[in-house]
Amino acid sequence: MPTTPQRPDPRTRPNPGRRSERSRAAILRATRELVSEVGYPRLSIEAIAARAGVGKQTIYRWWRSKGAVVFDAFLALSEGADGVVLPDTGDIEADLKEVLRATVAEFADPVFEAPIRALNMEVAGDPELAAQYRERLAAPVDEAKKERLRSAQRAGQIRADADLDLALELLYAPLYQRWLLRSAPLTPEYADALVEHVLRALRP
Amino acid sequence: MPTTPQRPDPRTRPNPGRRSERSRAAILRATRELVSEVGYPRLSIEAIAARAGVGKQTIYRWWRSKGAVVFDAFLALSEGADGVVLPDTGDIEADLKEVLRATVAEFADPVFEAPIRALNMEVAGDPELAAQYRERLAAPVDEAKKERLRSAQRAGQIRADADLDLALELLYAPLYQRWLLRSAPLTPEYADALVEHVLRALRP
DNA sequence: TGAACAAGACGAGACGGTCCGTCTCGCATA
DNA sequence: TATGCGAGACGGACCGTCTCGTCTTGTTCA
Repeated sequence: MPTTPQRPDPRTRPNPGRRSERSRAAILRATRELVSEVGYPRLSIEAIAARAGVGKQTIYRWWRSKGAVVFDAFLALSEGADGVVLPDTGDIEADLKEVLRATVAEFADPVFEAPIRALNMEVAGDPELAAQYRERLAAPVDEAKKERLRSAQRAGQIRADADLDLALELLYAPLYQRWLLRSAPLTPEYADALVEHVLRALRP
Repeated sequence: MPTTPQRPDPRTRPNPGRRSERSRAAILRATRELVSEVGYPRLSIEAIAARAGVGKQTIYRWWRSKGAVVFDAFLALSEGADGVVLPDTGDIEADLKEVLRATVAEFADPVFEAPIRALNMEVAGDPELAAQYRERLAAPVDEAKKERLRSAQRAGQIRADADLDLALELLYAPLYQRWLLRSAPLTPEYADALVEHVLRALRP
């Protein structure tokens, strides 16, 4: 053992301790702006570096692909709200309708539309990003939703042996698919119908 | 009216009657091969033209984007089976389980995996392709599925006033989402559980 | 009827661009 | 002294457009 034992890969890995927070923030900010302006497909690393006033190498040093940068850029926005809590009035049907109507509204908002779509396309094509997406974004939100369903189970509004993961998919996947493939318009009425149908499957 | 009336756009539109079927087939074949070999993101028009023994202009003359070529390349495969008919043994639960298990198997097949994923990412990002996708691929298949559900309605196994479009989404969107985002493994047992839950919502 | 002609799609590839990812430069920060 | 940094040069891959000369097809006229 001639050299230091604890050294994973010193020739490739940069030292995170010396990383410039100023540059990191400028890159993520420029990325968000450019995705909104030109859309994800026409977004380029060159343009991000130029807009952020940063060398290209600084981007390649810390991210492994354009998709990873975009992912971090929008993840940073959503991660602030970690304490996700859903409404719980005691009426599971009313609460779910409110949450799904809010989701419909969010998908319809042109400000969110472009970035979310870009993020989803990237996640669909990159298994590693997909894993990060699940861990850092989907998992906490899903846990909050399942907690609300558990509350409904305790209140006897949902079968005690219901598979909550499947329940979540039944609630959100149709919404997500309509939006992603633009197969049909997303309306509040649709959200209501969806909740009513899924609850019929989940009730005792 | 000095010139011929029936002339939509002679300076830009080529004449489909003079199109080379040989070149068209070679392009679609080369596209299918290359998508399988290098994946969709690394697929280039130049490579397609070279592999097909065709001038680049011949591709740009008939397709408006790389995505459109890929779309046609794989659409041509699926369109042969126009007379889509689903099994109808009289037992809607058994029939749906069989169909959904088949879908799960198809998604798991590595031969289909890459192209279908490429196609879906392209469709998600291009509204015009999405419209074509719905018309030429989704619509006929969905109609066959709805016909099977109508048969179940007549047999009294499904509520007469059920929204069949929503029913289809409840059945397939969760499957589709699991596969697209790789959020959980797709198994035959999952297909069965999905059918059982959805039918609970649809029964009279 | 058949030779001459015109139109247009074709294979090939040159062309100016954009962007890629890698690689030096000094600089400055620790 | 080491290392991240901004800047940008560099070769290469593709882009989408364009110009060639060729080949096919339909029309005209001897």
